[in-house]
Formats: sequence, C-alpha cells, structure tokens
Amino acid sequence: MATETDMLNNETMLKLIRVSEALVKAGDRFFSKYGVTSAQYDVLVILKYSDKRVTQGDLGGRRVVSRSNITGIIDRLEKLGFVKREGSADDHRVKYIAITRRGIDLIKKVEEKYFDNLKQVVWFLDEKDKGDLTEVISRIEKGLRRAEDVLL
Amino acid sequence: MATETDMLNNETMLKLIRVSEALVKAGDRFFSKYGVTSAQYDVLVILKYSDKRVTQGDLGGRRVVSRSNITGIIDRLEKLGFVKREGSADDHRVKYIAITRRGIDLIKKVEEKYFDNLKQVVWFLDEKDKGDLTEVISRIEKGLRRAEDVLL
DNA sequence: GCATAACAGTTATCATATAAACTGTTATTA
DNA sequence: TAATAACAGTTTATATGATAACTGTTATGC
Repeated sequence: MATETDMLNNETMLKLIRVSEALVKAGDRFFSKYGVTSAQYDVLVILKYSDKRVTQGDLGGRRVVSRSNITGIIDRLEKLGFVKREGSADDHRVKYIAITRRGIDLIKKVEEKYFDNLKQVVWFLDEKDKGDLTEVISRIEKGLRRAEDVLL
Repeated sequence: MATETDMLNNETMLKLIRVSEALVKAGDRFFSKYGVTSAQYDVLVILKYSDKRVTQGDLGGRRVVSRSNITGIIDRLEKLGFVKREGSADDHRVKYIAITRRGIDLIKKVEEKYFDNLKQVVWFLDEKDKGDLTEVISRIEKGLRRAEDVLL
C-alpha cells in the first residue's frame, strides 16, 4: 500500500516534472517565433560559443541527445541555412559543424529577449532561492544515482 | 549582453530541466520493464483511481497531453489489452475509456516497486526540503504566468 | 599486415509531442 | 427549423526522443 510519504514523494516529483515541462514548452513557443526549436537553438548556442571546432559527437555528448537524433537536428539546421557540415581531412568519419553568418545573426536577435523573459520567470526567486533550488536538485541527482536500478 | 544574473538564471532553470528529464528517463526505463511507457502508465493510473467514467478529453485535460496524442496512446493501450474504448449512448462524439482486468493487474504488479524506487530518489531530502521545493516550484509557475508572452 | 575492435555518422522504427485540417455530432440562434 | 457554433475525436505533418542495425573509417593486436 502507498503511504502518506509515498504520495508526498510522488506529488513532489510530479510537480517538478510538470513545471519543467511547462518551461520547455514556453521555450518552444518562444523560439518558434524565430523559426527554430529549442533543440536547434541549443545547438546553435553551443556552436557560437565554442572555441574549438565541434563534431556531431560533441553535440551529442553535451546535450542529452543521441548521435542518431543529432543527425536529424543538423539536417534541419542545415536546410534552414544556420549551419554547415564540413568533412575532416584527418578523419573521414568525422564531420565538423560550423555555424553560419545567418545562425550568428539569429542568436543576436534572440538572446536579449530570451534573457528578459527568463528574468520574468524567476521574478519571485531571490539569489538564495536559486541556490537552495540548485542544492536540492543536486540531492535529487544523487538519489537518482542511488536508485540506479531505476524508477520514476 | 548577458549579465552574471542572466547566466545564473539560465543555469538554474537548465539544471531543473535536466534533472526532470533524468527523472522521466528513469521512469521510462522502469516502466519499459513492464511493457508500457510513462505516458501509458499515467493514463492507466488515472483510469484506475477515477471514480467517474473518463473520456479522452478528460485525459487530455489532466496531463499535458493534447487530444491528438491521446488518440495514439489509447490506440496502443487498447492494442496491449490494458484499456477498452466504449461509446457513449448520450453523446455519440464521446468515447469513454475503461481500464481492463489486465490493466489493473499491471498497476498492482508495478506500484509497490515504483514507490520503493521513488523512496531511493528522494533519499537525501527531508520533509522540509520537499515542502521548500514545492514552494519554489509554485513561485516559478507564478513567474511563468508572469512571463506570459513566453520564454524559456 | 591483416583480422578484428572501436568509432562516427546515418538510417530505420517506434513513442511522444505540437499544430492544423477534417469528420461527425450536438448546441445555439436567427 | 435551417444555418451556424462549438465540441470530441481522428488524421496528417513535423520535431524530437530512444534503440538498434548498418556503413565506412580508424585503431589495435596478434
């Protein structure tokens, strides 16, 4: 039988998941005004602020995106003209992904408005709240590793 | 230009999203051992613990799932034999979704192990942590409504 | 040096999400 | 009541996720 504590645990974690989904959806709506998705924008930001050349494998490593899905995301970004694939001379398996002028322009156009909106979202949190939240999240991550076998 | 605070806001919200994604993934792995997905299991739980008959529209309203997605989820649950669609006599547009014996058995088999795993995940949180987390999440929800126009 | 491993990326399939167009049913209203 | 609105569910298109099988390339090890 599910105890009181079980129900509280469940509600707390579900609440966390729901607000995260709402954040992601809000992000999707925001970015769609500029013709890209969150996943695509994430990739563009990584490309713009990386000091080294970036392969598809690198992108897969940073996000929680697997190699196979990166292929599709890069396909669409390339079709939109925001990135270019460039083969490596050293290793013919590797493809470097380069952001184009157009991609950089997009980020410039989006970035300020993005941070403005973010400010609204955390409007009711002070610095301490943010710190505490990060702390609790870290402990949930630790718990997740503890569960290992798996849950949700 | 992005300020220090902008970066902190961004990292905090990204961290929240990442841990939520990890929770969902852990859940997917867990439920896949029983042949269902998280979304499918969520629907089964709603059906089992609802005291009224449930339409597809009801399911769409409770979760963040749109009507079009519910169609597919019910299709697959029906194919697995966990639910049945039943037309309404009053309103021929409506279809009631009923959980089957098999669906109930599945929940019985899964539930205990699910709450056990959940206990591991929140192992490093006490009651106060859970309350504080819920509080902060509520304030983020309030901020999201404030942003309205939209972000992430 | 050749067989085998590991690796990078692509392709396929499936589940889920959004959005928009469509079908049929019920409610409204002129 | 006939025309129109609103509603419930389906379908289709596109994007993203997870896996797994596959191709071609590079690295290892005997």
